[in-house]
Amino acid sequence: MQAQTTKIMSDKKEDSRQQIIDAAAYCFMHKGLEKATMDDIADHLGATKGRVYHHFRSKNAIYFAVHRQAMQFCFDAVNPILDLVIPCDKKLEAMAAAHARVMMDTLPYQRSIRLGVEIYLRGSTTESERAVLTELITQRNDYEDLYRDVLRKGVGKGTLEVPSIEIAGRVIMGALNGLVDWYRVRPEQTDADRDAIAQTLARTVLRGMVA
Amino acid sequence: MQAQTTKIMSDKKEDSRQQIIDAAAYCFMHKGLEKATMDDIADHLGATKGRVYHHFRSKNAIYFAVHRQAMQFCFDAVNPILDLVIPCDKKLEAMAAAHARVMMDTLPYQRSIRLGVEIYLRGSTTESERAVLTELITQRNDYEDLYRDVLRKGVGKGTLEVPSIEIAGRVIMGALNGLVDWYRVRPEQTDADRDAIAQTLARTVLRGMVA
DNA sequence: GCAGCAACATTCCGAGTAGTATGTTAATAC
DNA sequence: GTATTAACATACTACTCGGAATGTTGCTGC
Repeated sequence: MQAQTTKIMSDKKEDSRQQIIDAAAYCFMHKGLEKATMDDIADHLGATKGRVYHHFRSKNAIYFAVHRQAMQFCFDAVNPILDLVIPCDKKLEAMAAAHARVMMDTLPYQRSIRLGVEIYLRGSTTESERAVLTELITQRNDYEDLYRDVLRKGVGKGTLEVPSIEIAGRVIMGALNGLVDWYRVRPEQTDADRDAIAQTLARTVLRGMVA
Repeated sequence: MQAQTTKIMSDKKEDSRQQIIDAAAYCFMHKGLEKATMDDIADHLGATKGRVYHHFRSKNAIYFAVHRQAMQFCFDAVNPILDLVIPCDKKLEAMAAAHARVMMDTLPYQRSIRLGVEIYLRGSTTESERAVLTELITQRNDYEDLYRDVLRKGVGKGTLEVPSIEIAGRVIMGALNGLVDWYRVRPEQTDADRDAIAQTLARTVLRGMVA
């Protein structure tokens, strides 16, 4: 029973941690990274700072957790598509649509991380914090490389055609990530509606890149 | 001589004001809206807070000035193109390239305003501040409408073709504005280099929208 | 040559906030 | 049943930073 009990406890702990991350992402999105206070996050949980600081060393640590999770959401969304055996142009469009969907579905997370990294890097963060940040940036680069790789392969195969892989990659990510700036969750919107937006968005961006 | 003297003084005053706005944009870009303090801005000018508060009522007022100027840069860049009598697809591409150029040339300003507006709106700003903010948002919408209008006209004329004007507009602005996230000023870069980037960017985005 | 103002610099204060130190309680281990 | 610890709550502190109040200086109009 030892292992079982430990596992349950660990689950409960992870669950509490996750709730905090969720609340933090919500507060970051609505009040901004700086203006959202630790008390705001705690209040949103119906708790106090004590709970938050029991699970996280600092406010920065929470931001890192939000950032890491945001990246994980992205990877989880596109990874299954990477394995599909389809032409590069179709694959890229599917990836783009999936990314757009993730932007909508995990909006608080994705909004929180925009423009946060570079600013945090400049700040007087500790050495260990810098390590986490560079790791997160590396993850972001790896993620964007997934798109550039398919792009490159498509150009090689002749199914795609762009003046510059580098710039085309920036265009894709810019157009898709821009979603967090204008998309607003509307209750009357169905799942299919969101899919339609994601599809149209992906198609519009990539139409100019098919050979 | 009265008028002459007054004009010179007014110029000097405006110049000092402009220096402050410039320093603020620089600090906002490098440290973030919140982390950049009034002392930071003053230090960057080799001055003290006294000078800053002599010209601006509050930190928010400075942000508004930066924002307003950023928008003005954009309008000034595309306005001359609007009058040209060329096909809509060509016009849209020229506008997009000009916008990209402005993003590069006024990077501190453009970076400062990203994600700033919505957050400031939520905050407990005064009634008069809210008025300025809504005005700035209106300006931003008007600016983006310039693109949507040409887009719509081009679709009507048959030179352009998109599934959705709304989403196509978002794609364009997202891809172009994304520049501030990845573009870094490099000294060895010539004016022509920057133009090439802007041109390639504009062409890549819009290639999928020409009929 | 002096009153007055513009353009700052200097000094100070209070509000807000990250982080800490110290309870408190309930579950678990033994 | 009792020692221990996890999981919080409560109370407090140290410090930052926006903004105001006040001081200083140089120019300018008369």
